[in-house]
Amino acid sequence: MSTRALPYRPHNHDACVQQALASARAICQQHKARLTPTRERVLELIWQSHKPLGAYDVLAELTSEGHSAAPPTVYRALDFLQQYGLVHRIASLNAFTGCTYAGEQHTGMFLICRACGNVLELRGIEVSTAIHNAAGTEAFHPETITLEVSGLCPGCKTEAPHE
Amino acid sequence: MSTRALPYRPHNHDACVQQALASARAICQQHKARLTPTRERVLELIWQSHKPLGAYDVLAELTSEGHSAAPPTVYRALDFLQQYGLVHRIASLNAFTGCTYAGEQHTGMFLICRACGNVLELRGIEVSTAIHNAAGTEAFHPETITLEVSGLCPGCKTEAPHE
DNA sequence: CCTGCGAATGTTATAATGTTTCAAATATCG
DNA sequence: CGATATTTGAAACATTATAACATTCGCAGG
Repeated sequence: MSTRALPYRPHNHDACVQQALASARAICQQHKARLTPTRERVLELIWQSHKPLGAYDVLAELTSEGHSAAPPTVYRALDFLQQYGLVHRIASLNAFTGCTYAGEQHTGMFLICRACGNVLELRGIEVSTAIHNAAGTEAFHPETITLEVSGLCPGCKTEAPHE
Repeated sequence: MSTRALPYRPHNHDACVQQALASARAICQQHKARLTPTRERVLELIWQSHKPLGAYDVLAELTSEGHSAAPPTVYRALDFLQQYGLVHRIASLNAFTGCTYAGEQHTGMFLICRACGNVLELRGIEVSTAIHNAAGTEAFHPETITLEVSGLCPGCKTEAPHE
């Protein structure tokens, strides 16, 4: 079987989800934004998963809980959560993942393991600098950066180094 | 009207398309890969556009030329072209653009202007190094890098600096 | 030449992802 | 309470991508 260890050591995942939720509540309060039950539940579902979750995965979960939900329900919640930096969209996967650095200024850099599917978010300050420098040489003004690295995480690398 | 100058100075675009096609033919020959008429036509269409083209844009063009084509026709051609590094997929746009550095080893970094839609591909060697370094600190083994920067190109920045 | 085999294409259907629209409900503030 | 703006419900639709299977094409060996 191939489901590999959680990222990246065993931990009390419920606790880290709860912490993320608490932080989200604080951030929303600061911004006078309303973290409604649906929005909070979507955020929780995304955090509960170690792997990025597709919008329709979230939808299926909501539906199975008896929540009468349609695609716009989920996309609206996700838009809201992205707006306040609580989740990120992973473009190369069409999926969403909880933001590890919510509230902190950062350029998200995502390490996506193609074997186990787990994603690790890095702040990558020097990477960010290098990108801005490169853009600067073309007099380009960056606004949003999509940086997603697919490959093998440490665990999967030793298990299956051969492609 | 907002269609802004070509990237990034006036040039004989037909000539640069022809050069890209010639280069593609050479690369395919080297690899004993068959650049069939459909594949070549798809590559040409993508190169003719300064902006990334969606698969269904390509499809519409083929259809309008009398080519009996369906989605798989286009996606197969695009898969082939990507495989040999002749086009890139821009994940954040669900669209495709000609590779500026076909045949050369490089990490594509794309500067996408949100105003005019033009895309500039950079090699970004230092960026690539920084990314590999950052991944290295997590013992992550990168395989493919998606790096897409959205913002304002020089032309559009002076026109509309205020968002 | 022709025949057999793998690569490439045609064709139909369907899956997966995301958006528009408009009406109803709910929160917030004076 | 009443006006207003935000949020949600609900149905339909649009866009992007793939699955499955039949057919044709290119080419090497007999």
